[in-house]
Amino acid sequence: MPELPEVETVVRMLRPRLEGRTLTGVRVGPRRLRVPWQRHWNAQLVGRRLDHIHRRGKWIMISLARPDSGDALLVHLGMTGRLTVAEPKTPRAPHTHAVFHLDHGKHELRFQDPRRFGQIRYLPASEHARLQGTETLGPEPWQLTTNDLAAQVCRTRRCIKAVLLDQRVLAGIGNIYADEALFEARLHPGRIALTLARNEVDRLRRAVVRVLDRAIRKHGSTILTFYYGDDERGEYQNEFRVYGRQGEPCRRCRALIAATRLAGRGTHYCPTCQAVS
DNA sequence: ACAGGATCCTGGGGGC
DNA sequence: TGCCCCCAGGATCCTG
Repeated sequence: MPELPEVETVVRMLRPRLEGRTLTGVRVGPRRLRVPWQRHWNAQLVGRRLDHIHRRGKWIMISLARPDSGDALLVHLGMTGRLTVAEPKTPRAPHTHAVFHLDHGKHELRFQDPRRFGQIRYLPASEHARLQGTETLGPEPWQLTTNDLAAQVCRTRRCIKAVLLDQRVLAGIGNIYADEALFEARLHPGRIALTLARNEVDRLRRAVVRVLDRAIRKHGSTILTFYYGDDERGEYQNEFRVYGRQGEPCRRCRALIAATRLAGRGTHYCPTCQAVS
């Protein structure tokens, strides 16, 4: 499930393959996408040069060069989404929902997504602020201050894991890295957010950044479906401390990792290292 | 008002 | 062995 480290890995893979190329055609379908493709987006895209690729939270933003600087092709990988750059003669994988032709047929950017939780859409510059606005997407974890996080945490009775998963609080955390960061911070995922002391909030913020930095260095986690580049797998799944390890011994204290359900998500924690209080 | 649940979707894994 | 059911989850909408 691509979260921030996986999306960052994909962006780094795409940059040398896409930046500077020209979009010469778009083919979408035949199946309906989660966000239906608007036919008039084609006219906005064809002929444009792909200028710069960057990540915001779990979103991939492929910005388009002039005339309307700030327009972008926006991709969210959802659960099983994948972006690849291939030569047209290479057979297309099943569940390829969108193909963007580049440089008059020499290459193409493909979007495949078996589970179709992903999104792909054209974002005009005029709507840019809406995505960036804090009502939809909070700061990048490295920009989040302890004060910011404390302000969000102290006003809700949601469990702390639900707060970490809330993209408005900070952008990019999903189920895996929420569990891993809470273990790193030695906080129980079910703690009511407003019961966290200031030093615990600070510990959590620093744990989030540490876990994400480590995961990016390992090219993210590959579980079933995440690949980047040409079938390259991330390695961070080998570093998991709690995620998916229920019944296995804690690497720190040897107690058995527990599993429960919080915020509608499978949740993994060490009952000893992450005591409730 | 706010928190938790339902929803979408499919491949894969477990159980019988 | 084979089949069926259920489960995984990001974001959004719904319910109590």
